[in-house]
Amino acid sequence: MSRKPCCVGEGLKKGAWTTEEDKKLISYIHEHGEGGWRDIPQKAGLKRCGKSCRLRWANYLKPDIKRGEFSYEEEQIIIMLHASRGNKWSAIARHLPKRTDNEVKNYWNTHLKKRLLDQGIDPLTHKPLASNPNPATPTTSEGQDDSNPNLDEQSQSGSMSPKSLPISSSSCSLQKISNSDETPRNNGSLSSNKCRFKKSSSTSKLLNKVATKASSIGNMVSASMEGSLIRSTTFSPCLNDVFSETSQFQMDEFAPFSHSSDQHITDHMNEDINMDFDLSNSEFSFSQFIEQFSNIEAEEANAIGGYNQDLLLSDVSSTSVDEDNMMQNITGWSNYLVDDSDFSYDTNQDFDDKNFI
DNA sequence: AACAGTCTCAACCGCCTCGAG
DNA sequence: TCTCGAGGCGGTTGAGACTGT
Repeated sequence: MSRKPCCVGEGLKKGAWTTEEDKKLISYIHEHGEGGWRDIPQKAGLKRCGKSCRLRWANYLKPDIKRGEFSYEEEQIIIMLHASRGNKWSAIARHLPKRTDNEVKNYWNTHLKKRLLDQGIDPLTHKPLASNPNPATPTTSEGQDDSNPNLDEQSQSGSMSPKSLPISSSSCSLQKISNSDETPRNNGSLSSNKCRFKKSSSTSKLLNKVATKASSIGNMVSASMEGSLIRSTTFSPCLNDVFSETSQFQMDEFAPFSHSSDQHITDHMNEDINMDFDLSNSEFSFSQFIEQFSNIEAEEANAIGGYNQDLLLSDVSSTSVDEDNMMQNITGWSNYLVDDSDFSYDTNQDFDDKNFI
């Protein structure tokens, strides 16, 4: 045993990396590959700790890292996974393609945590704060989310905020995808013994709800990719491009969500496409889709107690949605939510709504 | 324009796990 | 079986950017 420690030595540089250092590290890794971090600084001519090199590479220099704003879908995935797993940033990041744990962690600490607090939700427990009996409707200006300028815009302009969207009980048949016992139907990716998240909490109820709805959308997306959508249902030209270029549509990139099945898709298609949003509208945008999708959720979301429309949709209108990634995200998200081995399921246990706030 | 306060996020720190020896 | 180091992870820090006065 004669290993030398990783980070000992005089004259090791700390602080921000320079462009020159980045070039050296990239060049070395391109030539020799990752690994052996202890020796990389010396071999690459860097006065850095090997650990620092690994971090720099993993978080910022790797070619397949996605930078910039988090999409609406990514935000929701982070919130949901954090609710179930806590501060397991690497575990959460694994389900966000091309995002790093550090970036997810930072985004949570600087954006999402505050938003939850503004919503009156404890970011640790994901339950309503005890001091706020009505978290869904912050009453003071301080309670509003300053990070979402659209709230003010909407209230001033009179345009419909997600919270004020009219509830249309007949607008959508999504609820039909549940069986009479309220367990989500088996959609292929959802095996019959994986029907329910075991934990009885407002969070798990939300997870079940979203899984149910999202799996429906996922089916639609999956079906469309396989050309099984009925002829009258068309997406916008942009989305059609995505579907027609299936060779470029690499679900494998979305590793945790890569499996999909066409089983039962046909069963759900008629229901899914009966939704009010007009998929044949060439002006159809994802933001509009989410807004309309939210209509039927508004009433139920308020009843959940913890999460409400402000949280789930607070940034929809302001978030620039990458529609290419969106198609992957919806399918992946839905598959993930209903088929993640990290969760425990109890087939026989019905939801106990009494446990919900 | 200048200053103070706040926010963001890249990077560091220290602990933990796992595997090699 | 034990020791030790590499790699991984989550928490924290602090410099720079941003915002308000």
